[in-house]
Amino acid sequence: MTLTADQILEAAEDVLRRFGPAKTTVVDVARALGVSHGSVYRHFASKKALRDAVTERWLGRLMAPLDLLAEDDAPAAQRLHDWLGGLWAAKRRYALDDPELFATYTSLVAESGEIEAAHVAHMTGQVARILADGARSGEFAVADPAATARAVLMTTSRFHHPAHAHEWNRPGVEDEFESVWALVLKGLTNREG
Amino acid sequence: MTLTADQILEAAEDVLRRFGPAKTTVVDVARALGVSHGSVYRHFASKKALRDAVTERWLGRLMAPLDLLAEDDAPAAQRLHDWLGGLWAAKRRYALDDPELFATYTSLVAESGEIEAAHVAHMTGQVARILADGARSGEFAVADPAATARAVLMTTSRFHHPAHAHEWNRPGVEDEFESVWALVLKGLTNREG
DNA sequence: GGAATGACAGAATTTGAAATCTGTCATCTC
DNA sequence: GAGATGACAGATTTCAAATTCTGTCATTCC
Repeated sequence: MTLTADQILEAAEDVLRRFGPAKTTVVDVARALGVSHGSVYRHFASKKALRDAVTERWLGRLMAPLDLLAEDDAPAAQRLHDWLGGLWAAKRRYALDDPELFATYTSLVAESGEIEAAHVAHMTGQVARILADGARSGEFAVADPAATARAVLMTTSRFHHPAHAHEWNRPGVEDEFESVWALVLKGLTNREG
Repeated sequence: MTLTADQILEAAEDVLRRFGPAKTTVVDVARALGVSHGSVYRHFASKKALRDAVTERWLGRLMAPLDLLAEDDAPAAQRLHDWLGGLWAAKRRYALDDPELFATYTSLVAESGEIEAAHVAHMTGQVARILADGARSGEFAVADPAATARAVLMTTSRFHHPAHAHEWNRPGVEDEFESVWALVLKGLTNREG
């Protein structure tokens, strides 16, 4: 039976989950598969590439429910609220349930690679889509959905950027999210300026 | 000549600036003063207390120009824009010019102590003051200045929270700030909701 | 007597040698 | 011949011993 990239990703995720990003080695991953570590390098150019691929897959699972949410036909304001809240809830849940994989993601973001850039682009696209729908329906006064989407994600970065993860379990954060949401929503619906 | 807390703060700041928070020891600080390290402990209960005091003083210097800005009589929108932009500019400048002291501040924030809580309270108070002025003059539609001030600071945390410092020198950040500002301003001036 | 000292215990950090890891590649295997 | 292996060089990490540091306090010094 021949080794596949998927099998390596699976094993690497398991090892990362157990040992965390600081302690896992590609030798560990190879050992978990009963394979020489040289074989891993046939499928991934470097340890960093392997870590990035694991995180990319993990982000894909995290975003899947949001991808659906962005496309349903609820009012745009509600959809955006649920999407932003869902994004936060998902990251917060992963941070709690899978701390080592979340730490892997955090380390990747700290090095600001292309995986994170793609993730931001993905999020921006979804928000832009909701904003464009809202503009079309007259709910939002948004001239440039893509630019505004970037602004919306920056204003809410406290609720999705991993650097803020340690603030996600303080008492009152739910209210903080809602107060930020209220301000953002007012900004999106203001037709004066 | 008898040793004062201020002299110790001065020396500690110099040492921190040179060696950074990870490498400076209170023995180093005492040596810089030509004094035994026991003497430092007469004025500061612990190394952490000394680090916090240095950072508190440093934050005071950083905030001084903003304290003045918050109180002048320009239109509230312009004052808030300049205040938020000034806060960011000050932190960004310190991060560049005084990287080790900035790292000291960052480490303090990561441990979420009372100094940072006081700093946040200070910032919130100033923003709330501007918001209250703006509400009084009719520029802003803000019911609860204190609560809204907290929201405004959270929406702009990308531009003052030290965890984002490494993103402050990317090309295009100025535009990012202005787009966030535009969204926030629209939120503050919306009289519909 | 208030301020500074230096010796001290336990904790944390440094150091340098040994072990392990990353990434490559010539070789082997099916 | 594509895929896997294991040996290898140089880089990185680990480990235990030795040093240094933190925080305390009895003593010394104006």
